[in-house]
Amino acid sequence: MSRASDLAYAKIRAHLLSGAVRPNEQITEDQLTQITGVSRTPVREAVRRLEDELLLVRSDTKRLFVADWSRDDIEEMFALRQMLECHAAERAARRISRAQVAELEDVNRTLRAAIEQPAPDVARFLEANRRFHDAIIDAAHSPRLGQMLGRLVEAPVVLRTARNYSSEDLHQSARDHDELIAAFAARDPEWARAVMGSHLRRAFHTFANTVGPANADETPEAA
Amino acid sequence: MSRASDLAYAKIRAHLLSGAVRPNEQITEDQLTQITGVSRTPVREAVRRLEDELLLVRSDTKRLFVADWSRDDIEEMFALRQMLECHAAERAARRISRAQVAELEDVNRTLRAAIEQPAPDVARFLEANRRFHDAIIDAAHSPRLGQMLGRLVEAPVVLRTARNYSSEDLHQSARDHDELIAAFAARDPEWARAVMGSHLRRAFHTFANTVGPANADETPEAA
DNA sequence: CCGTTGGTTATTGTATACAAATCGCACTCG
DNA sequence: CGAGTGCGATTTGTATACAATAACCAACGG
Repeated sequence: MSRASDLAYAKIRAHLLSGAVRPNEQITEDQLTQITGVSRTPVREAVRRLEDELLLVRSDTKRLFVADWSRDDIEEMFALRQMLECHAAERAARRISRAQVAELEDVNRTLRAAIEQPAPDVARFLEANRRFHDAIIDAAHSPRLGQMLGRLVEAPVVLRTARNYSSEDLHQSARDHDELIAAFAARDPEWARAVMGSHLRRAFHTFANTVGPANADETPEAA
Repeated sequence: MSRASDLAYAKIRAHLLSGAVRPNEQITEDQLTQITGVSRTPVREAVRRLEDELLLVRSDTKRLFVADWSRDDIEEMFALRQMLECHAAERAARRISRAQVAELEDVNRTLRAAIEQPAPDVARFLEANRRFHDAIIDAAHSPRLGQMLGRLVEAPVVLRTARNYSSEDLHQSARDHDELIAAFAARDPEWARAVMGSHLRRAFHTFANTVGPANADETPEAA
């Protein structure tokens, strides 16, 4: 969007991710004008976006609160992301151009460069990873799909304040990407979907292990 | 949302659906204040929602235009809706309560009442149909899924200005709903997903036939 | 004749003042 | 002591004025 409301969005988001505020804590638009340095109009614009992404929620009487993400919420989000992104991969496999495949290769080279060193640069990895997935969505040629995924992808990052990826996780991601590229080059939708599915499912478990164990009431005994 | 911006949303939406404006036509926020009778602030709020639903689009320089929906757009939307709503049906089958099944039965009775008469009441049918699908999304217990589908479902209605459903279409829908209810009562996720899939796929073809034939490059002759 | 540049108008973005709704709290009455 | 009730303070919603940006158009020079 526009300059001030973009700025407001970025600052509020950073503020929420910084951990300076706690879930279920009330936060007023006035406070946000002080944090962002812009007036309430662009703040409200930014707040609306953050409400869409469910980082902020409103009470029944329109008061604003910091969202509280339950484990169920996170699982739901990953499930939706997997469904949508598998669809995107399948669709992309049918429509991707040679140039776009080349771009994916290029991005994954960048990604590898970020992790193939003594101290992996996680920030650069995440950036390259994002670009890789964005490129796939782009190749899928489905603007609504892109819009939906955009709302979904960035949100779980909220909780992962400690970015404790193992080196093995990072390299496995790079290998997954290689296989995705192979599936795209072969224009094989089924293959692309399957690889994307396992890629994201693994990501979910990696993430879930960092945030805490599963709920007790989901144990599969006597089923 | 709030009173004025809700009013603005409803009025602008009705204005767009009325056919008084044409696709790709520019429309300014000022014009919308005149149409809605409220100031630009709530108008902009409403416009943002309509942009989300892709009934309005902005040019690269932020000017506002009436969206133009291509056949590809519509197919994409139906594909996404099918994917999401099948997921919802599957999820609902695992989680639905007896009371919610009873509610579905009740809603489908209302739906039947609307069509089992000499002159089917299409408006009442559509309303009951919407409530039926909403109830399923509710039972799926996935707020983000509901949010996404909300953006999707109402949009194609735009084009169907002439509501030419055949009586057979309407009755087939009611039968589909019966089978969905059976799948829910049996708590069979696979069944629910399959029924929902065929239900929506048929709806797509019914809709596609009213709006126009498929693109020439998709004709299956000589296959 | 075409492209460029300058200024003018139209349109969107932001700030701010004010209105409406909601909350918290002290107070009253049972 | 507890439930309601009214009022001041807080918070969100709306209107409006002004600022910034983009489109339009006409005059100019090549």
